[in-house]
Formats: sequence, structure tokens, C-alpha cells
Amino acid sequence: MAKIDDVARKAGVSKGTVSNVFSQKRPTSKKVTERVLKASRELNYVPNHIARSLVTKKTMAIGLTVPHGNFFFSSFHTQFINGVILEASTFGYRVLLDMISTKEVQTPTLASYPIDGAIVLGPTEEDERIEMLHRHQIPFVTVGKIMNADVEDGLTVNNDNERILRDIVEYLTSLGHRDILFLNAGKRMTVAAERKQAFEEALRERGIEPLPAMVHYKPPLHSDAYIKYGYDEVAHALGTLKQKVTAVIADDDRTALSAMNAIKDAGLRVPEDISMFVICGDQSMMHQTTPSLTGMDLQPSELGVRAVRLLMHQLGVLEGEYSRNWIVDSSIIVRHSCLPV
Amino acid sequence: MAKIDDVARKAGVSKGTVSNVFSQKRPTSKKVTERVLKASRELNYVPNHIARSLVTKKTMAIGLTVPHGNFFFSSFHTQFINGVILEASTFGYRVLLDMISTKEVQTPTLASYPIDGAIVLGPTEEDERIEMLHRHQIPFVTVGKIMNADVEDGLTVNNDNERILRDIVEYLTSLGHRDILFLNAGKRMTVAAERKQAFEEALRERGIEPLPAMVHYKPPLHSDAYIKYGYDEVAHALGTLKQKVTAVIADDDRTALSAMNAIKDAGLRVPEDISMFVICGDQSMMHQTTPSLTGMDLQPSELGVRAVRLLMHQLGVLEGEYSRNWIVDSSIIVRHSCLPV
DNA sequence: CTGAAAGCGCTTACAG
DNA sequence: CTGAAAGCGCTTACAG
Repeated sequence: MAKIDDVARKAGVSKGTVSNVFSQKRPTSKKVTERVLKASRELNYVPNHIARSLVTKKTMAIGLTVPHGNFFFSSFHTQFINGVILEASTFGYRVLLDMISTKEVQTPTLASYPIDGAIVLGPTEEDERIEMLHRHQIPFVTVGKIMNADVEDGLTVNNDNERILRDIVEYLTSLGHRDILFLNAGKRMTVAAERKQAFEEALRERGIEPLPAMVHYKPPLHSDAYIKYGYDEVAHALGTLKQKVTAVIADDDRTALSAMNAIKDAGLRVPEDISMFVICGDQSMMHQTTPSLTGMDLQPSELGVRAVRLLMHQLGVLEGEYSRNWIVDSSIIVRHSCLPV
Repeated sequence: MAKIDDVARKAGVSKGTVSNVFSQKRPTSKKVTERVLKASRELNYVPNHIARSLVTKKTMAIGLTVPHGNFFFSSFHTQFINGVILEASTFGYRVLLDMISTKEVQTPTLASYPIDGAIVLGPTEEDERIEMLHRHQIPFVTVGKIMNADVEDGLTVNNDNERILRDIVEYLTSLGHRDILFLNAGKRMTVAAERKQAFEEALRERGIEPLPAMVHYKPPLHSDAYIKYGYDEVAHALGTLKQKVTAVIADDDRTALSAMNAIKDAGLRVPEDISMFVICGDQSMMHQTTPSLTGMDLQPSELGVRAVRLLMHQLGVLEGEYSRNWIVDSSIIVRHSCLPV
């Protein structure tokens, strides 16, 4: 690989000048620029990103910090990442999929993060990744509320989960539903905590006493229960518990389909006997199922875009005022899976 | 941030020694090691990855090269990436989501790739990304056949697409199907070319003349036709063309659901009137639909693992013999969407 | 607008 | 097992 000295020699200029034509940080005269570019082309020269990073202290990469080992991209993540990639490339940033475990952080063989900042997916209540980023003073934004005790005033993008659950409860109760089974996200997710609280508050405001048995959390990935999440909970409620259920709120589309199978196996129908509402599903998938699924559109891609912008602000790449906690709009898309009682 | 000199001074050793305890490339005595580790801890020292890379010429990152701008993760990609991430972390490698467009490559502001090697997703017939990697002599492996004219004997992982299509045709014809509509992958994908050829050959071997109208390609992302892929083609065949169709082979689960809606709207049923077969779908999704979907299990996660291993061989990280074209097993999972004619 | 020189924070022969 | 010194390939004040 040709290096900057080779180009400088061939073009008859100093390497500082070669540096300038590539970085465009200082102006270079037209003829010198052309000489340099010509020499570079002939030598197949490309600036060494690593060497540049060492002096500029910038890697031009952001980390997408996902939980190590037990992570699985849902359609939500998928669209979120699409938003992140597209927006990051706008600023010339690359995206590093980062799934460092805490174990590795302790191990001395590991080097510093070659990233300028991070986006944390699916924060948990005491999130080790957040703690680590905070300790190493790496700028980050989380997708969802931060509940780490030692982190205050962190940057976040989020949907308005409280409002979302209120809207859902209002929608379902306006259809006459009072016996609502809630298949929530994973237990330690901060989003699950936000949702649960809002769900129960909204019920109480309508004079409905929330039952503990009516709220469930997505089991950990790789557990047997994970695959059957939705089916088991509904089957148990309808069968063993003989619990009256007229509506189900499902975390995602797969959970909803799973729950619908339990409903069918119990000899009931969606939506005639039980309504189904999806919080965090793939819109095109929800559109194609039978019946098509009513649910929220959380705009995951927009969340990704906003997460990047917030990080760019933090990194000083983007100028101007900005809110440290950006809320992305969400709306109910009514299809055919909810009916009045 | 503390640097190696600070630690060396504090521990009373040379920086070469500090380097050794972190890189573990040369042995260090126990007491020196402990002194260094203690000093590092107190100074909160972590080796600078960039500086290390500059001299070792290794970034310890591999690029996941996805098409720029019009990429969308399917469940297949999602699971593939899970495999890549997990396996890469095994070797201490990180994964960079790379979606560089050819435009950027021409622009002089861009620096060299900070990656040691790349995995190319969804190669097309004359793939620009492959051409570029080849030109810059960056080691890479593609997921799927390489059809670039100037690249010979490239590293690939793949399913046996020819065999897969033969198996599918054999399965469907054994059920008596002769009028099979094929909803293939995107037009310029090498996988689509492989599949089409095998599909038509397998039909001919059974005395069935393949009809051009019975093979369709997934439209480009962001086109109006993309969203309705499956629905439109089936509706057109059944309606306007009055084409006899007793079975449909769909590229993925979403396409299958979409096609099933067209079938329903035409007053027909799956599987009683038309059988549905999915090549590249999400197994848990296919398990949950009604009817559950019969199709291939392509083991996308295993493809990811193998892609990483192949790259590690190429990078000299993994020793020993290896095949330059690794085939991952696939099998038909029979569920409830295919019936005899 | 251009050049000469120092420096970014590590690793690695080389010598002991 | 340890140290002193050169070098990885750039950028950046500083001087002109």
C-alpha cells in the first residue's frame, strides 16, 4: 500500500500538503491539488484511517451496543438499525456492532473502544453497558429510559411509553374491554417498567383493579419459555386460571401470533371473542396476517435517526440547541384484530 | 486518559513491559505483572486500540458489507448477523456494519477501510462492493455465489441452492403439483439466478415445461411494487392471466403471507386449493401462522458462523485446511401449508 | 498557499 | 525476563 510519503515524493510536494488535499482542512491550490490527486491515483493511494485516527482522536465510528450473547434482532431493531446506518452515513460515520460483555471489560487483553460514541439498545434497570460507558466517559445515547442510579441526565431517545399505554387502554376500554392480558417486554427492560406502571395506572383511573396475573414478561432468550411466550400465558389464563380475558396486548407480532394460537386452541376466535393489540410489531407483517393486526406504529427507523442526531450533537458534529430527551411520535394503526366486547 | 508512559512511570518499568503485560505477547514475571496491573487500575488505564492498530496493522474488526441505501434486514439477515457477531467475538473481532456506496469510494475525503476483512451479504451479478474489495485487496467472503467476471476462486459460504430448488420441486411434484408459481428473490441477486435455473431444470426433468410468467423477482426496495410483492403476482396470475396455479414457492415469509392474501381474495384457500412453500423464512414465524408454513430451514445463523471462520482462515487467525466454498446444510420442514393436488 | 518537524500512543526487533 | 530506541502513517501548530 502506498503511503503519504510516496505520494508526496511523486507529486513533488510535502506530505503536509498531501494531507491537506485529502482532509480538505486547509486550502490547496488547484494545480497542486491535481498533481497530488494524479499521483495518488497512479499509486492507488488511500489515506490510512488508523493513522489519521491516532492524531485526530476520532474514529468516525459509533458503536451500536447490544446485549452480549442473548441478543436477537426483532423487526423493531432491524428498522431502528436501518435508521441509524442511514443517518450515520450522512455524517460520514460508520456503525460498529458492539456486544462487549462485562467480562471482557475486566480482562486486560482488551483495548479501548475504537468508537467516538455509542447508542445503547434496550437498556435494563441497572445496565452494565451504560455503567461502563459512563465510567469510561464515552458519549452515548440510550434508546429508552435510563434507570442506572449513577447516571443522571443522560441522553435518550424514546417513545412516550406512558402515553402509549394510556392510549391503548383508552382504546380498548372504549370498546368495552376490562379484562386485558398484557404480554410485556422482558422483565428488566426499562421499557417494561414504564409500560407496566402506565398500564396499571390507566386501568385504575377507569375503576379497573389491575391483577398481577394479567401482566407477563418476555422470558430470557434461549429459555424454553421464550419460544412459547404468548401461547403459554394465554393458555394458562384461559385454561387453568379460568380467567376472563377479552383483550390481549402483545409486545410484538410474533408474541401476538403465538397468543392467537393459544386462543384458537382454546376454541375461541380473534377478534370475535378476544381482541389482539400489538405494541411493537412489524407493520407490513401485521398488515399481512389474518386477521390483520391493530397496533402501535412506533417509528423505529425515526428513533434510529434521532439517536444518531443526538449523538452527533453530543460529539459536537451537529451545532445548535437540542433536547436531551427526544420523544418520537407514535400512533395507533387500526386494522382488524380489535372488536367491541 | 492515562497512557502507557504514565503506567510505566508509576509501576517503575519500561513501556515495553507494560505493553507486554497487556498484549501477552511476551512473558512477564509475576511481580512485575502485578505492579503494572495495579498501576493501570489506579490510573484507569486501557490500551489505546488505535495506536496498537497502527503498528500491528490489524484493526480486529471485520466489515459486514451490506448494499447501501436500499438495504433491509430480513429475518434471514438478522439470524445470519447473530451468527456472525457471536462467532466473531469468539476470535476477539468486532463487526462493522459497512454500507459504503461506490460514490464514496471515488471521493478523496474517504480514508481506507479500518477493517481486516469483509463479509459480503447478498452478492449481485456484477457486485460493485466485491469489485472494490478485490481492487483494494481486502480479504472477503461472500454469502452466496460470486458472479463477478474478474474475481475467480473467491471465498464463499452458501446453501446448495441448486439442490434446494430440486428438492422443493421434487416435494411439490410428488404431491402432484405441476403448476407452480415461483416468487423468487431480487432480480440481480446471484441467488436468484441459481434458483431460477435449478427450478426450471427440475421441472423439465419431470416433463413440465417452465413458463416465463410463472417466475417473478422481488422488486427493488422502496418501490411501490415491493410492498405488494406476492399479492400482485398471484392476483395477476389467478385473475387476468387465468393461469392455473396449484402451488406457490415464496422467497420469504412476508411474501408468502402477501400471496396468501391474494389467494384468499380470489376465493381460494391455502392449502386446500393452493399449496404454499417458503424458501427463506423465519422458522418461528412460519410455525405461528395459520396455516403454519412448510418450507426450508436454511440455517442462516450457521451461515454466519461459517462465514466468519472462513474469513479467519483467510486472515491466518485460524490454522489448518479449509474448503474455499463452504456449503451449509438445509432441510425441508413440513408443516401445514402443502397438500396433495 | 506550502514546508519542516514534532508528536499521536502504541509495538517490536535488538541488545542485554 | 526487561529496557532503550526506532517506527507505524498520518496531522498540526509554527514559520514563511
